Amino acid sequence: MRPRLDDLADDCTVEAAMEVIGGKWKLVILRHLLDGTKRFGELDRALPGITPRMLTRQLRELEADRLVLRTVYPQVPPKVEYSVTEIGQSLRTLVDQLEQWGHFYRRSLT
Amino acid sequence: MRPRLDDLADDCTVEAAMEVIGGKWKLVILRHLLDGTKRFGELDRALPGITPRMLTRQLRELEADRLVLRTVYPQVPPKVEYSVTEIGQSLRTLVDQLEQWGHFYRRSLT
DNA sequence: CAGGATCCCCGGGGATACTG
DNA sequence: CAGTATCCCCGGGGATCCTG
Repeated sequence: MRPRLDDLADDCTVEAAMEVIGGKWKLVILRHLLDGTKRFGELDRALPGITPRMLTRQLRELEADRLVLRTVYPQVPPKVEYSVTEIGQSLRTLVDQLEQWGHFYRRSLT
Repeated sequence: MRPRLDDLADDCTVEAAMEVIGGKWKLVILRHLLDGTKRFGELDRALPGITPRMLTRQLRELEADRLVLRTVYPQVPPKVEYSVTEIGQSLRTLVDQLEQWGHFYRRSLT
């Protein structure tokens, strides 16, 4: 039985989605932003272990993928806020479900 | 407002889940196995672009993480079947939802 | 048929120091 | 405060060839 042509497209869809949310800190950042708009420093402090460099990179990628909105307030000292876009919002149930599954998975291990 | 301690645990849960399903071919393989038990060669043919080496590696990791069951039939020529475990089954809705979101995401781009 | 062995490359990710 | 600039490392992933 040959695979249907649709499988190829669906596989690509799943792979594409993984590329967008597959970064090491992407979903963790998203989880925090889904609780509300946050500043760079807040995220930095909320994510123990992340470096400013990585935080910047992941945020920029999330922004490029239109999941996160970056708002710069032209003032001194600088103030930058990050929030989730509508597309980012659409990931809420997925993130929640991934977390649920994570718990289930941990409980399932012997 | 300090982050709640729970956030740390939940972040870890999400990250742990991503480690299990984050391999490049993991979910794609899972998608095919969720349609039914398949042999090595079937998967190899069903996944254009994958090499035998990568297929083996990802399958072994899925097996180690208890998402996939590997059944060897001691005969010549060799026959090996792969199927999803109960834990693997528990990912079905997640994979489906990821695919749904992938479609939504593509439609959302401009 | 179902892999194993080898070799290789790129880039995601990290550590540290510096700046408008 | 919110990042840049460098440097570096590891390993995920790929290509190719071989085998019980």
